[in-house]
Amino acid sequence: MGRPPHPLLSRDRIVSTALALADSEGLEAVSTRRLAAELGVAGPSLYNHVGTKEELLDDMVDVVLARVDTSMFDELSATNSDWRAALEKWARTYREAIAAHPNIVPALATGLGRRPNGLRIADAVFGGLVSAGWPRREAISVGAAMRYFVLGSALGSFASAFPADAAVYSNKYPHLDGAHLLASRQQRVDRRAFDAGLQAVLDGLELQYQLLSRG
Amino acid sequence: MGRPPHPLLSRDRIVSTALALADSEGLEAVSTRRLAAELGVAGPSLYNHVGTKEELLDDMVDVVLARVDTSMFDELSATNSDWRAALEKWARTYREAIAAHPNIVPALATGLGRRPNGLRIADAVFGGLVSAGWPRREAISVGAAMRYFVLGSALGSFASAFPADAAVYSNKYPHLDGAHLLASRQQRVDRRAFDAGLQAVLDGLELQYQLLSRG
DNA sequence: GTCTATATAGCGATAGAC
DNA sequence: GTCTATCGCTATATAGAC
Repeated sequence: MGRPPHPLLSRDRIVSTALALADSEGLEAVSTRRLAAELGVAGPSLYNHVGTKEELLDDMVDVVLARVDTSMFDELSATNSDWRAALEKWARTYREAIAAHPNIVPALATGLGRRPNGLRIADAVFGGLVSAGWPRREAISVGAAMRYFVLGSALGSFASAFPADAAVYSNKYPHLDGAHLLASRQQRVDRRAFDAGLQAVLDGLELQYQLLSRG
Repeated sequence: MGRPPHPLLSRDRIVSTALALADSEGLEAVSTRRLAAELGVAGPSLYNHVGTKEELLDDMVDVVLARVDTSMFDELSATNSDWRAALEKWARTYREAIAAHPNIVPALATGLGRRPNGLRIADAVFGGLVSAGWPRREAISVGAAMRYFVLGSALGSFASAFPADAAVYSNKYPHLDGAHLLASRQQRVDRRAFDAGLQAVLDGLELQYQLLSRG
């Protein structure tokens, strides 16, 4: 066919189509050929816009992370130092951003810091905590610990922690029973665990902050 | 060649060789052909012992999780109710088990509950917490929250959160600088963040426990 | 510089012979 | 329970049309 009068593809269109495809049919449906078909184009054409498939996956993750709001950290200062409220709000938008695209969770496991929005988020959280009075050294740990928790909860929640068939467990695991593990209940359990865990982390951080202020 | 006098393969040998291969050359080196070569055997022979490659990956994860000690939960009771010490010890052995095989982290992202040791661990934690006095409903959340944190820290720590080239960040991220992000420092930062975050979570859980005891 | 066509090497997995 | 042969698939390199 040769060069079309106007480009058929762009990196943005490729990435957003890939994300839509992952959302509707799962991450394993995103092969170069399948994606190209979705875009009305032959497979290798994608490589004019994207270097490798890994790069494409990174971009997909970055699009998801772009929805993570960090504006609450910009407003922190010596006079408005409610870092706890900011962290809580941030954790929830982070979780929601992932929940909107549960199928990409496996791709989150790799290279969060490889794309701009991972760094944008780390920068904003760190800057906000420091503005609110956290020592720089501790602020790094706090940001990382929060990220650990949110990321881990996304993994545990959206990557189907337990199989639907509760019969598997009978007798083998004395403390667990089907009610705990049914997939239909799992979502409620995850929501509760996230809320309770988030409060625990924030409570614990508040305690550390108070100890630091006195030390 | 036909059937050999004694079986050349076993599921255990396949899985442990696969894990060793992942450890030394990365998870992507574990292809059926490469693994078979390592075992001195032709590719398809593996399928006499393992159903699919996904099953093999699950087994590899399970071998790693088998090293997670949960005996501290067995000793909890109404008279010995130091659940905090048990959770802390458990979190550390969990992290160490993963740290011993950092290359399998991406496989952790999927189906922790699909293999016996994931369930064994969940069962032990839940049982221990209940023995130590946690209400059953809250014990589930506590166990899940801890798992979130440990899993998330494994992801953040061992799946290379930031690239080694600090020059990338200059000017773009006002609060971050190279010192924060250099790969060589990252390990220390992760260790600190894990320790600090773990104490925060445990402090927060202690507070929740005290509130429950009075309510 | 953006597409198509063609080709390569490797993948997971199956069938059937011994 | 292993082999060989093979299938359909993958990511990707390269060449050439426009």
